[in-house]
Amino acid sequence: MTYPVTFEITHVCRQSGARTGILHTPHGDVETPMFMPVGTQATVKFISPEELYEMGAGVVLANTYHLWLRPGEEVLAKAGGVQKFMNYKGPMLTDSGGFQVFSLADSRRITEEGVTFKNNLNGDRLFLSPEKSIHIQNKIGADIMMSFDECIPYPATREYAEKSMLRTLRWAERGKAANERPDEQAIFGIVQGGDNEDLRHYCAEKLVEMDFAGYAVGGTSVGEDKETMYRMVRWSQEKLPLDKPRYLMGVGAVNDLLEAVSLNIDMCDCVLPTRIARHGTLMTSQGRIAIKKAMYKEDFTPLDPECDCYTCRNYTKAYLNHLCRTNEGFGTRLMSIHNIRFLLHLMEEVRKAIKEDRYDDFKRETLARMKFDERGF
RNA sequence: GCGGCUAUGGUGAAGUUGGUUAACACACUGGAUUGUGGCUCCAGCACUCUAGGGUUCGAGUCCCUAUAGUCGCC
Repeated sequence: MTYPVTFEITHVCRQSGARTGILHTPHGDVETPMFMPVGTQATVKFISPEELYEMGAGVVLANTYHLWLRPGEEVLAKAGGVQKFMNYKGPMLTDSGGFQVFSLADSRRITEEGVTFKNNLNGDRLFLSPEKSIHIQNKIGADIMMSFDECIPYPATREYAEKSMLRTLRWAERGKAANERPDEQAIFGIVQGGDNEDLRHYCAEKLVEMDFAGYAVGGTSVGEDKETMYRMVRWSQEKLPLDKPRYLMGVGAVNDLLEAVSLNIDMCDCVLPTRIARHGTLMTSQGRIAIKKAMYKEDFTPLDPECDCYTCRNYTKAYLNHLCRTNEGFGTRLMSIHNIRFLLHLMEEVRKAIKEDRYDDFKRETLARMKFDERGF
């Protein structure tokens, strides 16, 4: 069937097989591969939605769990949806809340019906099911909704990974049937299965039978090593149709992004750039900069001479060093802007390289040039 | 000039009746950070208690002197 969010492949790199595309959404078209900034509480911390849009952010994430607790889905519905609420002009995507159930709620109980857990703010008993997650996401109103899944830890036994994946599949079906606004909001299914080739294949095949607007790779970035993650991504996408967008959840390190593109991933999101920025770590074309270090105290050069962001165009490392040491909010803001723009720019370069059929070269040269450590930042 | 009080790391300071490894905080120096915990987390950081001397098995803790601050009186 047709969905409100569709995907169009614009070029396949003759050197690498990586692809560029356009994601068509009710809130505009965006080019892929892309990096999506995370704005959990309907804000990418310290950056205005207008600035994000001007920076070329494309899709921005919000989070079902957090918005459900505050301000509540009804407030967002009354506001006319999250985009109107926060004044973001571009497309948005909501994570289903599944991840938060497992990352920050305590004493959870998973049953076939859904998950019972404690509100991390006040201890209230809460219940989230696939239907309820989609219902809330319908109220939030983002262009793309995510299926309610279980993100299992790594490592996990094969038995648990299988049991959980089969349940996630049933939840995907239930969530899909619960969509109250199928003409305005699309759902992406999430491939799980842990570190098991057959389970990843099976999960992907079953999701494809259900026919989603796009597919995500879940259960990664949960503490596994790089090789394991890349393997899980490869297995997950091997059974997916080429003409649907593929979203790798929770990835934002430079080497991971570049590898994901090689594996035909079209979309990635991550809190990494904004989180490390708040703690004074910056990603630059020259590598990583921990701006608090004494060596930057009198460094009156820009953070990244090759960067076109607001921060790099106007301020020096010495100033950022000072703002960071004095714990000034403006510094946090300037550093957040830089790291987000850095990744958006990186993906612009990625798309350019793919279109020029030199992505493998680009990837190799970029990794060598940026000198990040094995973590990729 | 006389009298009182105080002298512990970069800073503010804990240090019981003298008893092994000098509390804590901030700062500083490292490190962490991947479907969001903004102002976070972890680690390191005074071989030494203003300087000399003395008492004692043992002194940051007691005594003397010096020095420096500080308050009060001339």
